[in-house]
Amino acid sequence: MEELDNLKIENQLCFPLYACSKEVIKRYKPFLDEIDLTYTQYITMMILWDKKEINVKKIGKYLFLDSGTLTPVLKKLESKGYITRTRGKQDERNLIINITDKGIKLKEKAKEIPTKIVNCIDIDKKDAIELFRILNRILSNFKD
Amino acid sequence: MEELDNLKIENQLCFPLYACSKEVIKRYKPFLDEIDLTYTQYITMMILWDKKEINVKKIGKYLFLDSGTLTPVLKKLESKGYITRTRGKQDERNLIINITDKGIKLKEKAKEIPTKIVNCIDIDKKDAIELFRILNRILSNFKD
DNA sequence: TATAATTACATTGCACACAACTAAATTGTG
DNA sequence: CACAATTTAGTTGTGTGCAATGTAATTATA
Repeated sequence: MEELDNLKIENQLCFPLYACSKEVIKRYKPFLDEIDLTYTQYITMMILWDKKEINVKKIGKYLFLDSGTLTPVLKKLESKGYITRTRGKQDERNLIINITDKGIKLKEKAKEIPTKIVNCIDIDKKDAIELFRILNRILSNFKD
Repeated sequence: MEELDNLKIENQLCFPLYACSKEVIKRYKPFLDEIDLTYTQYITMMILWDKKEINVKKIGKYLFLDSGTLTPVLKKLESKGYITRTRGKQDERNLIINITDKGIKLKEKAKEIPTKIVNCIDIDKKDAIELFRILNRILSNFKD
């Protein structure tokens, strides 16, 4: 009776998660290059396209990122003219991020990206839905 | 009729993959700290525990990493005494990685980690199997 | 109301991750 | 055989990602 080695790479669940994530994000690069965004900048813009105005803390909640990562990303997006960074008037600890007109216009250029990515990943509809469900379930359990 | 915005973070499939991967790896840290390994060093050691002798290229194939990432990781593991790095005799382009006795002994200290991680992630057995299957299927399609 | 605790963001240091490039060894081809 | 193409690692530069720490503003509490 062969004992299962739980320290073999093939027997890990977390490793394919890690590898798959990296490989998928790599597939974004050529498309994101066209609009001169990195993946992190892209998902940050996604929040701004949706919310228009939000502080750093809340962006971090959505993206699972802290200020150590977000501060340089947001400064970069500001330097590109897609957002503004201003301190909150009621509470000066808050840094309020607002999307600019240029930032809003960028969404139009990005709109084909999700479709293009789906075409890069060979996965049936059923598996995609399952994957989406399972990952979001795991994430929601992490949220505390 | 509400149109689905495919540039909203909640509608992305790749984002939960990215976030989940990061969050899971974060859960490794306290356990890996005990044996003074990073996650990248840990999965590299996993290959060595299995193969004993292998070159950099092949490690990269298993881990989806290139020499730019692996060279410093392997130098670090060498400095910790877990592996040796020697040029191949038949083909001097190859850098042959061998595990040391100290490296083999480390496996004993690491053996509880997979179980500890599983306990951190709230997921049913059925979903875990499904996730494992789907991720590995996606990865195998990337392998070319 | 002083002051202690908390909160939001920024900074620093370390470790990836990868693209682009270089160098050296090996292999393929005319 | 000569030389071009390929292969394997290493190097460099940029951008995260995060823990730990710092700072200023706000809130809680004795």
